[in-house]
Amino acid sequence: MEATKVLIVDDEPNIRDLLSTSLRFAGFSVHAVGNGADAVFAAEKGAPDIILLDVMLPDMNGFSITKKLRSMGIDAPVLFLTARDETQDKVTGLTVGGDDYMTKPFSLDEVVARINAILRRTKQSQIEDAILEVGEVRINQDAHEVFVNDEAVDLSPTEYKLLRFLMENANRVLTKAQILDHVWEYDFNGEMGIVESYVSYLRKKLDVLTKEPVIITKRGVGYMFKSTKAN
Amino acid sequence: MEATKVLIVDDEPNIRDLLSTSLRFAGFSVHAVGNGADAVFAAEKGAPDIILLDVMLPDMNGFSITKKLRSMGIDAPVLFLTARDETQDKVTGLTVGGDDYMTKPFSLDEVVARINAILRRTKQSQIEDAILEVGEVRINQDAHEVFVNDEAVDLSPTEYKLLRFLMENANRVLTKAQILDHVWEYDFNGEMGIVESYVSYLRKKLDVLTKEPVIITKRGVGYMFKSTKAN
DNA sequence: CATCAACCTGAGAACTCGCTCAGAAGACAC
DNA sequence: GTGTCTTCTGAGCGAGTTCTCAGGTTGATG
Repeated sequence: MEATKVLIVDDEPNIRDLLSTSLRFAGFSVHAVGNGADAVFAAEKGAPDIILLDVMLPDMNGFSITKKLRSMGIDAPVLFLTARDETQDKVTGLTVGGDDYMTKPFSLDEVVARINAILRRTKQSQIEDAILEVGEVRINQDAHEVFVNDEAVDLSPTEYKLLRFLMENANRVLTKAQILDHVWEYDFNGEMGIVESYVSYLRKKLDVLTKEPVIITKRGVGYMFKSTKAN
Repeated sequence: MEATKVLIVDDEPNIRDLLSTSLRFAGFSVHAVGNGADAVFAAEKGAPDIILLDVMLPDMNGFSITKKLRSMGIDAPVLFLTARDETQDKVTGLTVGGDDYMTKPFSLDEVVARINAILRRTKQSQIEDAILEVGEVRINQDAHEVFVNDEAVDLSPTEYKLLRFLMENANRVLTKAQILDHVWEYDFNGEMGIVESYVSYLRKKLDVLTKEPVIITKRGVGYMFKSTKAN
């Protein structure tokens, strides 16, 4: 099977590298460029399956670029990236069809999730499934819904992201540093105690419904989401 | 099969030598440098499979170096090394994809284990297996779980590291000095009596479940993990 | 068989790590 | 604006862990 091709367009090298590494690790084939002109060229040549596009670029804005791409017959969906303070109307009207947008700073795991969500809606060939189920816990990634033994659980956004990351890596110990870097925004500058806090929140909500604890502490190592049954 | 190539970047010659020797013995092809500039050069030339990178170097910090490497298209995973007292935010945001980090002082066996864990997740070709099984005892290195005849055994971090080291060298006598050097942190300053203590702990937990003792004392020499059956 | 060194093990002191709570600050909706 | 939900921090507590030590046991040696 061919790897899904992602085109990254952002003028900040930091963000480009962060995204490239993270997406490559997630199994995508990545190409990154730094301005609008290169983006148009790369999109024509590379035939990407999805484009990550910074709304404000030095040479062109998001609207011009998408207009140009569409006129060239390139209809790959676009995930727009925008700074938090950029006004909403910069984005409004851009996301047609399967497009979506997210504000910087984002968490790396969230980008992967959003890309998969878009591809799920766009492509007929469903490589990634919206349902992630491990043991007694089930997540619907499209609806952001969580069920434990068919009983709905209400989670905050961060709680949800943490649970998803743990479940994606079920039965594998994750260090707090890894969790912090994947689940929290990339410019988060705090202590790892926050991971402990959120694990505590999750357990309080999940463990009352499960037969046995799902998040295991590996003292001195990290945390692990455990499924009793092979999955 | 080609040996996995490791690039070590640390300004302390002591640490460089320690790591070089240990990793070479573990079967890796090693190249070590002492500053950021050399690291970038070596990474480009040598095409390493994994990079061990001290976060604080005289000429560049970890963030600059990874940024530089990623922008050059080098996406080998990085295992960051950092002093325990360095503030957490030096590390935050560094471990993307399959990266991880560990604090100095570390134990040499732990470094090898972490490298293998990263390569296991990163490379699709699974050269190293997460399961280590000798005789009646089985270790899952991803989950840090230990089983004796399919019965779970709960071990402390040090107990776990000691058992893993013994099993990696099954049917080979290890001196207490060797064990101390590999399992304990490299700046450990205590007596060898501690090895005896931990062997005692292990035996207490393991031997009640095995048909015959698994850790044999070779009086005047050291210890040996014994597997009755060839493995 | 007596002696000595090597080894085993239990007890305990000091410490580290993770859990939880309470509260401040911020985001968001109405 | 006002109230609610959420995020994040810091402190205190308790359990688990590390390490040392001392007394008991084992085994080698002459």
